[in-house]
Amino acid sequence: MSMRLPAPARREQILDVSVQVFARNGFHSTSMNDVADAAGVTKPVLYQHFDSKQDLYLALLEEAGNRLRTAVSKAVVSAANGKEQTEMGFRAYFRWVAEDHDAFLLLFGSRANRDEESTTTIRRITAETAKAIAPLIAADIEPEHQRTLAQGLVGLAEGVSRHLVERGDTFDPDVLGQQVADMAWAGLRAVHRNG
Amino acid sequence: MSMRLPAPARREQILDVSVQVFARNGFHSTSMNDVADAAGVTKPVLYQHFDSKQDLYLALLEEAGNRLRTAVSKAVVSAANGKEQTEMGFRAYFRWVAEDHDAFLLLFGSRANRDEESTTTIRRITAETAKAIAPLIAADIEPEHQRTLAQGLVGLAEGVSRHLVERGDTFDPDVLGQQVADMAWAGLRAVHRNG
DNA sequence: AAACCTTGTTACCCTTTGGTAACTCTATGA
DNA sequence: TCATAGAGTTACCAAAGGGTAACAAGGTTT
Repeated sequence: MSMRLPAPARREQILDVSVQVFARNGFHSTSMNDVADAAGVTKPVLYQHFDSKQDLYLALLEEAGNRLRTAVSKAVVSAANGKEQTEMGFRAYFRWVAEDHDAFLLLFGSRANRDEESTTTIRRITAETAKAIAPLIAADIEPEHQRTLAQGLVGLAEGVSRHLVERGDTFDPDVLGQQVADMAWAGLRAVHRNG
Repeated sequence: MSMRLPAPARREQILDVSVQVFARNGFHSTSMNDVADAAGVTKPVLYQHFDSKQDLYLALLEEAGNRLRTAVSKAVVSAANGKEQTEMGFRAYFRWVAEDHDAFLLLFGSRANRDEESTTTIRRITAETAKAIAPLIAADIEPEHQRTLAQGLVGLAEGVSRHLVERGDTFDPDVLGQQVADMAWAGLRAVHRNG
């Protein structure tokens, strides 16, 4: 029934399958047997490729995080001025959410696991994303305030995405990105004037 | 060692203690024995007051949600115009976060549990909060877009709070509320003009 | 074709933990 | 003082699930 696969291919397949399973059911409600079943294989095979359930999960987070980070970074770098950076950044974020659906749920969905290690990993990813959008924020306000705003922008994108994805709404990432960017950009300029 | 308490007082004490324990360690990493220990009592006592671990947890969510909802609702209703509503709303939100710390973590912290039922409960609370701030958003834009914005505002407040709380930062809710409200209000007006 | 390495399975162990049955303790009121 | 009701404890069960040892099956090289 189950095809025999060379080790690297099997490893990839396990990663592909388990991101779906974990995203759908959450960490604690997904047993290693569930993952094995979904991969069409038995439990010990998983342990030939990953040391533990935790290890597998962290590998998934890491991969997902890389994809998000590079998407946003590239978008922001490729733009000329602040306004355009904001637009491109948000669009890239929502595009990633739309196409890398399961990965988003894994990182930020409400069923995401958050033990000590996962939290650390996810926080690192978020921080790196925030760093990528930091240049959007005018440099002439208090640094502390600036950090809060960067976190707010990330939270904004994350919050909007989570609500949409979990309601099963479909959305056009470019349109949504434009709308949110308009709002965020106006907000940033207002802060700049007042702050 | 452990004082004997009448049933209603014991129930209250269990609620008070368990919100802390669950907020700190998360649902799955907290056993009923942990809760019992924290309350200075043994496990079966918990089951005299709550049918199951889930039941206890949902009771906590419900109480926390009520406090959040009423805080924001009251604030928004008491304000005159849109700008003031925005300010009061965000300030109320951040005040609640600051003073009802554990409850915030329970509902929105990264260690929050999210099985089927908890998710439903939390989503209901968020939806009701969003409903309270809906009047902030101009009525002359597309309803779908309007809903997205409301969700975005809630996500914004939630995202900022989560980052601050989990980093252990202290913050003045009134100052923070004012800053975020400035940004949000400018954003809302921009959307109004463009959308 | 036979030794050999790799992939995969069966069957199991063992810890954790939600939940409960049966018992004990303490205060109160007659 | 003694019976009673409610608060609390001890000791246990049963299921779930992470993880592993030992074995079976496929392909590959000489």
